[in-house]
Amino acid sequence: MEKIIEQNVACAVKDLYGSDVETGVLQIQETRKDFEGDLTVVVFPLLRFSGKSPEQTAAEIGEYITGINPGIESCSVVKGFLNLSLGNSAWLAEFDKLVSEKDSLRQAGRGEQQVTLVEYSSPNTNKPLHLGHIRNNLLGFSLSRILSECGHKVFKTNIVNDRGIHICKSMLAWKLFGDGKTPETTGMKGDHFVGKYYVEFENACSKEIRELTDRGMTPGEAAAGSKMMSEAREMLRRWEAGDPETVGLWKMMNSWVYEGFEETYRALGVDFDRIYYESDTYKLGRDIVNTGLEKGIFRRKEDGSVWVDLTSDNLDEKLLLRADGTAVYMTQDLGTAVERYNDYRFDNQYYVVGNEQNYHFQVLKLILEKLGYEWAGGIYHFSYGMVNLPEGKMKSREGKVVDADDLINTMIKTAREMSEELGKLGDYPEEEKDGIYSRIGLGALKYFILKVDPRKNMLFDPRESIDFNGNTGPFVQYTYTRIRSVLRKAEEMEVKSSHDFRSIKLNGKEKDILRLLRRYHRVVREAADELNPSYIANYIYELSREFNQFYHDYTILGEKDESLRGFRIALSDLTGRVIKRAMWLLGIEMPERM
RNA sequence: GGUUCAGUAGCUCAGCUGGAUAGAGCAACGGCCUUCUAAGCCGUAGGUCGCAGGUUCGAAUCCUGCCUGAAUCACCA
Repeated sequence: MEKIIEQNVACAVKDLYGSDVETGVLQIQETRKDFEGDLTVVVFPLLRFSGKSPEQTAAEIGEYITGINPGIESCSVVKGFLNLSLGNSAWLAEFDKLVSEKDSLRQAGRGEQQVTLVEYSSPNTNKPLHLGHIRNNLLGFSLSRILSECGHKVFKTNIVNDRGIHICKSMLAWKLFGDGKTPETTGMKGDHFVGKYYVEFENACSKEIRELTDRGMTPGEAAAGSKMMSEAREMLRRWEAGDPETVGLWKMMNSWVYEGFEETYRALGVDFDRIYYESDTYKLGRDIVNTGLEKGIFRRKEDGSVWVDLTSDNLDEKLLLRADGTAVYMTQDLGTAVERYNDYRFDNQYYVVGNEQNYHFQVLKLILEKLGYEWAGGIYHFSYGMVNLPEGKMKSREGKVVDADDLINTMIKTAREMSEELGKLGDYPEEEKDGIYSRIGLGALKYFILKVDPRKNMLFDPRESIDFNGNTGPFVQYTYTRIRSVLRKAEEMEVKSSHDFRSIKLNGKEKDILRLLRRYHRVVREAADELNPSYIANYIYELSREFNQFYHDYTILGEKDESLRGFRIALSDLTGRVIKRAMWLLGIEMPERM
């Protein structure tokens, strides 16, 4: 419709003022709600063609195009804005178009299919997942679905930081204090079990350091002299040397952690196509650094460490290999990137990683480019902001974290309490209720996190943040269940939806809803282009809100006019599908009733 | 200090590539359940869009400077 009007306006300018309008100058937009009309032509850019006042120009163009476009019922001019009202037939044609598209919502995409990797989650194996990981997982998962909706062939990947001093700390503490206990014998979730020993290590170690500083050592000396620390380092050396006992312990404890993670991922509803392990990729990274060294891209210092000089790109020098030849973070990421390219030949790869690592990914991309990998241009850092608590930053070392499993369980519990208090679902079977509460609780959590712009830091107050009223997941779910309820009853009453609406007159609310429904594809495409799931969340809230008001103001099944009733049922059906689809893109499941 | 990002109602957040009178929710106050789900709907109150300039028909949005906050500038991952 906009395109046709664009042509109409271009035509009007040519006929009235004798000028050709280049595309891009014309601005057609949805009319603001408080004004009469559906579409608005902004005439300010056209004044240089007409040489007349905004009002006069708008009036002339308005008169011209209502004459040639029968879809336009009337027009009005407010200041420099030409507001056009579409006739019923034009609206119904739009509706028909939407209905015929309803089963192929996957049309937001364009162009040839690209292979796109999304890396997210990236946990360490020494402690359980926390709120920061939740934001990461939800963003990564949603981004994957959005890109796939837009035609990308998406592979979800995860890189597990399974090696390094941190896991050795847990291993050592378990050896010292564990008494051979396991998650099975204690009934603890594996990741929490291992995390407990990480904390025990930190406690024992800081106690030791405190004793040393009490005896007059400086903090630096104390840290160096700590037996716990040096034993952990020794363990890392043995691990790197492939000592069977150490590697066996490492494997066992990691397997506990993976079981725990798997459970959390399942509860969150996220998954991966392929999991990479740092312990597998860091060696490849080392080879890459060595070939770069041979090609003269990198430089070895006197002590034997390898560096890349990025000062010409306005960055610093960056370490790639330690003097003893062991790998650092960057080494391993180079290896992972190359391995992934060999595995997938991707066009794009998105790293979902917090903004604290902006610098790291800037450097990673630059180094890959210097090494001559052409695909390096296709890697992007999807950088998101931190989640802060009312007390400030989350600090895992100080125990100032919100644990992922706790949070998920609390959400589901709250959903249950809320529902029971409101007296919903009284006579439902328990198992079915559990599924619904879990969808509502998780819906609240996911929506709360995804509705905010990923780039921004966000505040999370465990007591107040998560709401079930207002701009929330449960509100959208509630709207959806109302729609489903109406459709179920329509079926029982054998009232059919109808597509023959020629005789009906749309009201303002119905037009508002159609206007919003028309926006769906554009919103999804923008979300994909800007890598921003929050566009979808905020859109779907607006749609749900309109629809709730619509159900409040108008009756559906009780409507006497058969074709109007049929239309409203069809509109409900379509809206329900769009809401469900959009929420699916956010990774939020919908209950059929609540 | 360098770099990057952010600053919108008491609080949490929207505001699309510059467009009309800056929007929701929470919190506060007042209405609405005999009618398809009240996790809802309606109303009241709440704003110098960090500050100052600039660009133009028009700026929360773009440019410059300043103020404030965050992240980063590691032989941690």
